Amino acid sequence: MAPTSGQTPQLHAYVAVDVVLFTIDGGELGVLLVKVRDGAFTGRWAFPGSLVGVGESLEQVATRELRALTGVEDVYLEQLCTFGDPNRDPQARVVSTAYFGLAPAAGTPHRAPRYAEAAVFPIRRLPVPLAYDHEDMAVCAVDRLRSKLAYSNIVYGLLPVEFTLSELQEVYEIILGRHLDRRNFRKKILGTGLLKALTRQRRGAHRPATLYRFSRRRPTMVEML
Amino acid sequence: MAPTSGQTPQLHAYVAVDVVLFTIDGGELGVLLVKVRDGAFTGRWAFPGSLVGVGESLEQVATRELRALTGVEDVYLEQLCTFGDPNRDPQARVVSTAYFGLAPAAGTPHRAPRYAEAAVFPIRRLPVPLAYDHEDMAVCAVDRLRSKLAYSNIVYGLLPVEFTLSELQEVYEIILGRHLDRRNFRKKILGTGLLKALTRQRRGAHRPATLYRFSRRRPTMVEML
DNA sequence: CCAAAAGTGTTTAAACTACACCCATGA
DNA sequence: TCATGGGTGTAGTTTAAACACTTTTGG
Repeated sequence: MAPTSGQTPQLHAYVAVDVVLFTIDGGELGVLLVKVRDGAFTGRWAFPGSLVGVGESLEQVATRELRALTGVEDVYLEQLCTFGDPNRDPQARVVSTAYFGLAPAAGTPHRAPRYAEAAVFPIRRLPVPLAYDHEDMAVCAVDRLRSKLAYSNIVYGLLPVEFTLSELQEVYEIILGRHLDRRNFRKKILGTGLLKALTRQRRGAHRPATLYRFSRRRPTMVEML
Repeated sequence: MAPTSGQTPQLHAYVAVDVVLFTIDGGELGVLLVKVRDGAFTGRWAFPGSLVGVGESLEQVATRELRALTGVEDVYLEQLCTFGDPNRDPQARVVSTAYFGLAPAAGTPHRAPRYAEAAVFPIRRLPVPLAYDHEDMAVCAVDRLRSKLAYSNIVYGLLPVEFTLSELQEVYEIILGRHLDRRNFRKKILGTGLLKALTRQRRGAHRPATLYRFSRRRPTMVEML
């Protein structure tokens, strides 16, 4: 806590924040990766991250990073896990707190300052090995996302404001990796009372579908599945 | 990540680990607190913590801290959350990762080097205000404990190796803060197959009770309730 | 009129809840 | 023998899972 010493010499370390930004991309669950420009892992892909600035909170860093990369303002963000292994970055002692974020399909890999490249990769085909311990981070993030889908409404973060029930179901199926029964799904989801049917419909190639929106676009704990 | 700069000057911070050690004490859920010896919060109670040493991982720090405080070797430990608000410690920038631990009722507040005092407080009557942001930490830890009881066997960390079903049930009731039906509880718990009945019994003031132990004393995800 | 997605109920099985009595022991 | 906690089963209700046909539209 206060900088008094433990048994071993005390550490002054770099503190970083990395962001695992999920998005639905081409019918798959994708994450945003950037190509590392320098250091021991030059050329490998990694989750975008940034060192914490003086006076910045961890969440501010995550938000700042996301804005810079996607331009999107309103993303869901939650702290995930902190990685502090002494050798995770061979150049310096860097303790990194991972956040996970959700962005709607549309505008994801906007621009990537500070990085050679940025791209969304399907989570099932990551360009391994990733830099640092970012594969652990990926596992951790996917686990969290899967489990949290079932008992919260955070899926709104992956969808546009208005969507059809089929689209919603598709997102669930993509992330959970299994087929869901349409009738049971609708019963359950509508039963939460978190969705509001609009009068407008989505017209496409076939029968028009009712559009819905989440009545509250903020994290809420409910049994969704 | 690598120590390249963000928009704001990069930060070299202290990294600490704090441990929220739960134990069952006098029929209540208790946590181990220590009295802060110096700094802006002198005299207040806080969760025990330590700065990370050179070459130490976060988990090592948590383990070291727990050993020093309790002498107990085999405690359940899990990373909880990281607190990095710039002003959480007015003396220095300290980013702290909280762990939560579970120790069996017996030997808890062993010895407290480096601290003026150490004591177990019931979670419902903490000596507020705690130092730093440790009240947030407490809330976070209790939430995690409650939810994790329901779908994992980590409760083993709060019990001695051998225990009766009534003792197990009592732990659940204390932590969840509500009464559980004895018959349903036994059905559910025995249905997990994680308990092994011993031939020995606990003899007390009344009818002897069958002793059980967890067949695996390692974290396992199962529907316990 | 055909293809494709939207929409809708019922039946069955499993899980959860509530509930009351007898048993074994120590004092 | 009495007080105390240990141990057991069932009925009613709720929740989850499986399942197929009709509707609406665009092409």
